[in-house]
Amino acid sequence: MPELPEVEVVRRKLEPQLTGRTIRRIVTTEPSYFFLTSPGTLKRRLRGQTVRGLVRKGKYLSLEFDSGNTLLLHLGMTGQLFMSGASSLRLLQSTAHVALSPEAQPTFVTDKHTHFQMYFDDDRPHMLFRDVRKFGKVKLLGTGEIDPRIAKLGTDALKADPEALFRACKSRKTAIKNVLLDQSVLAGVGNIYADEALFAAGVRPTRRAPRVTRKECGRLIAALQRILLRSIETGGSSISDFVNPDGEDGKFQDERRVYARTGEPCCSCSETIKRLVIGQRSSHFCPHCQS
DNA sequence: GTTCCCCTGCGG
DNA sequence: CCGCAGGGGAAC
Repeated sequence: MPELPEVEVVRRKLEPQLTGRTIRRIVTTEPSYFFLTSPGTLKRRLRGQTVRGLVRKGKYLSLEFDSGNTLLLHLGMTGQLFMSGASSLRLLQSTAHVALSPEAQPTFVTDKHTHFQMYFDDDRPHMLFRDVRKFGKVKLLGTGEIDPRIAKLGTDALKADPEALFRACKSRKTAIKNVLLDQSVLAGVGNIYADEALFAAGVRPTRRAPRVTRKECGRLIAALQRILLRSIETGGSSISDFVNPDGEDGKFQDERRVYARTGEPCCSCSETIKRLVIGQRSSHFCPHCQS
């Protein structure tokens, strides 16, 4: 679900609500691969930690604590981070299998997919991490500890330069689409924004990377950054289940040109948008506008 | 490099 | 029943 813009929207919403707050209690579901750090360790080591700030690294979000420790979060495909409260209440009530808290005045709801909850030492809303498919991740890093996943990330897509993309393209035989999705090249790009940038730059997703010109890399990076910033501005893409921490939908899905528009006419030339599979992921493109 | 896997839910 | 889904990692 969440790519760079969605994670950034979440970060901006959460940061003012979490910064300066001290954790009192952690509630989790049973151990699973969702927890790269075990629930027991999280409960023990997070209590008493005070949030200093939130930093986004590609599609990862890290909560940085005054102690120097860091809580690394990844939303996977269906992860949702939100604060308890009225909007979130609406959100969960609109989904299946909701369990209302038994108290007379429910201030929040959880369900079996709510895997991680962080309560603070005051009565303000707490943070919930819900993830239906459990492809998301939670990991606590000690002071100075570097996670190998983060170490492997390339330049954040918003700061990437065309020349770096061009060099990456020259060194691979794979399709350009796969290069754009490679987090060690451009951190934060996912399937929606890769397809949208390729359309905007007029490059077909199947094109072999070494055959993408320097000029096209320039167009790709420019398009990508314009699209990512526009998506952040509009609150991200809510195609299936993305909501921000207040439970609100984004609006960028209305500005998609090709992603999940298979069979629809191209907005530019009216040719039918095609879909094919590249690297096990759907790719959507206009056969006329992209070569 | 592909291929398969993790997991749940939805829609045809 | 089947295929599909904003992700990523590991094994051939």
